Amino acid sequence: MKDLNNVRVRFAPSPTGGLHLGGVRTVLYNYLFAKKYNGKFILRIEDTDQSRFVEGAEEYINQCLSWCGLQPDESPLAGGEYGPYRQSERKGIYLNYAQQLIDKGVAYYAFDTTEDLEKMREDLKAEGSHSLQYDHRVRLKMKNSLTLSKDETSNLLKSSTPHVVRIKIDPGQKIKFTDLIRGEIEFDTDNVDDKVLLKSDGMPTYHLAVVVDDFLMKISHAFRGEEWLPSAPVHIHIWQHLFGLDKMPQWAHLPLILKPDGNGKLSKRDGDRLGFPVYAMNWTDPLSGELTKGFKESGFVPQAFLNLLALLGWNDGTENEIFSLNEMVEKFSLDRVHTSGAKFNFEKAKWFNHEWIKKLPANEFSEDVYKILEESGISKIDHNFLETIISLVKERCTTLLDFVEQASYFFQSPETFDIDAVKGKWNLTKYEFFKLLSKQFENISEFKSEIIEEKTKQLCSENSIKIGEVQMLLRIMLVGKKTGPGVFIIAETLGKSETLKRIEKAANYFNGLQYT
RNA sequence: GCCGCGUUGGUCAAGAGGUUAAGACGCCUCCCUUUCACGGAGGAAUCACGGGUUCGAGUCCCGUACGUGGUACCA
Repeated sequence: MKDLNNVRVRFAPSPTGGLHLGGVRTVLYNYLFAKKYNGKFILRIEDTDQSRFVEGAEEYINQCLSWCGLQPDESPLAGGEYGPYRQSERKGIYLNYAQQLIDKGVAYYAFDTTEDLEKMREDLKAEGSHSLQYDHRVRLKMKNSLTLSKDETSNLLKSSTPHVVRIKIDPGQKIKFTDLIRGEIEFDTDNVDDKVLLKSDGMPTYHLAVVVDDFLMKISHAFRGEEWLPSAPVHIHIWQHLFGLDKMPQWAHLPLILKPDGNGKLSKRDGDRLGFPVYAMNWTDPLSGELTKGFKESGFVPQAFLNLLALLGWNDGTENEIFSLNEMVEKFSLDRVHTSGAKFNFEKAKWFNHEWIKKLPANEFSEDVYKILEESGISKIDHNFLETIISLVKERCTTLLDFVEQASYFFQSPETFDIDAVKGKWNLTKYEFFKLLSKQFENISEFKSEIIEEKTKQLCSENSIKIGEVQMLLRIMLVGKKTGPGVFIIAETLGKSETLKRIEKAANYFNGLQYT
């Protein structure tokens, strides 16, 4: 392992839309690694493809990281001594390094048009070739500085003929490296193609930019998804010729997060199709206006979101599955990150959220619940009262959205009653009983659950009525349905006058039904 | 097609040659509770296949199958 005293890692997203949960996991692993070794976590925006620019996407990424509590130490927003942190603002830098590679004979100009490339692939296909790549097999048949004379090349360049710069990878060599997660990995350069380094618009491709910026930003460890593994030999080759392999960060290719059912990488489409979020936060596409759901808006707490992501590909080797961010920083280690992809399981994700809602004190998320209740039409909520309610019902809530169902009866008298639960239990005797019970309640000076319960039980035994039936009826009166914490606690929380009001209202309603 | 990576219950997974192959989610049964949850006790369910190596293989090697990623002037 490299020097762990100067750990610098980066998350390098392309701002083209919503932030996928796999992206957040990459952020998380970066963050955990950086914090574990007192290093720096950097956010670098890889916006080299101008055709894919999406309004608001970068700002959205910032918001997601902020919600998750994974703040970068250096970023376009926070600044830092290795800026700018937006690749579009570093355009000039790459040109220079591309030139160096050309001068060393490791890269070359290519003037092929899109049509030329299409024709090349068609020809290769017709020949029955295994490979349709622009590589050592075909480059000498193409229009580039290897096939043209020096003069021809410089004339084309002088006349501003559209061109790209390609890396030149010769066959017959092995490119090896040690992946921190997978161990030794070897590629044969026979199968590696001459990737474009500099596009015709002067912007670098990922392949050049990632190497140059990782070097200039002194990145020590580079984490990225497994989908990058096949292009690793290109990057290593560039490293070798530009900066030297000893300066290269150590690579760690993270396993993919897969669809729960069929095959393939988890995509936002799968979320839409199967009814769960894939993005961290809601994302609205500025062009189509299409909204894609996020974990935040689906009622997840960030602690749970991070926790479930961390466990999708890592565990600490014990039976513990619940980790706070600090605990993860402490326990995280790359050699316990898995090599194989994991199918995403939303049921388990919800379990993590439920665990965290139970674990967290009410004030940690009461503001979010406040807003959710407000949106459901319950307004002017007292904050202290809300926290009491949250503590009372949170073990029944899998997501923050469930608080609407589980808590609203504390704020508004039930409009409907579970008739089936009352059926067969309500009659004239019960009606009389509840009249008596209300009188008893009236006389309680301190309206506490123990006292309410005691009085109720006492009255039950005096009238030879089963306490259970009364509890059920009282619950329906106060709540409207068969749910919630202990009924006497509900009464206490509601307060005496509200309790009495609800009893009276419900009793009258029950009387109106034919089975009185 | 070619190249890379992977493969322990339905899912997440522990396991680093000798285990009755942990645990979690989900599912089922029961207890608690005249509610819903929480909690508790049980249950069903797994080493892709074939060859080696070895006294012994889920663990090491090879092959096959399957999965997955890449194969763009996208990242």
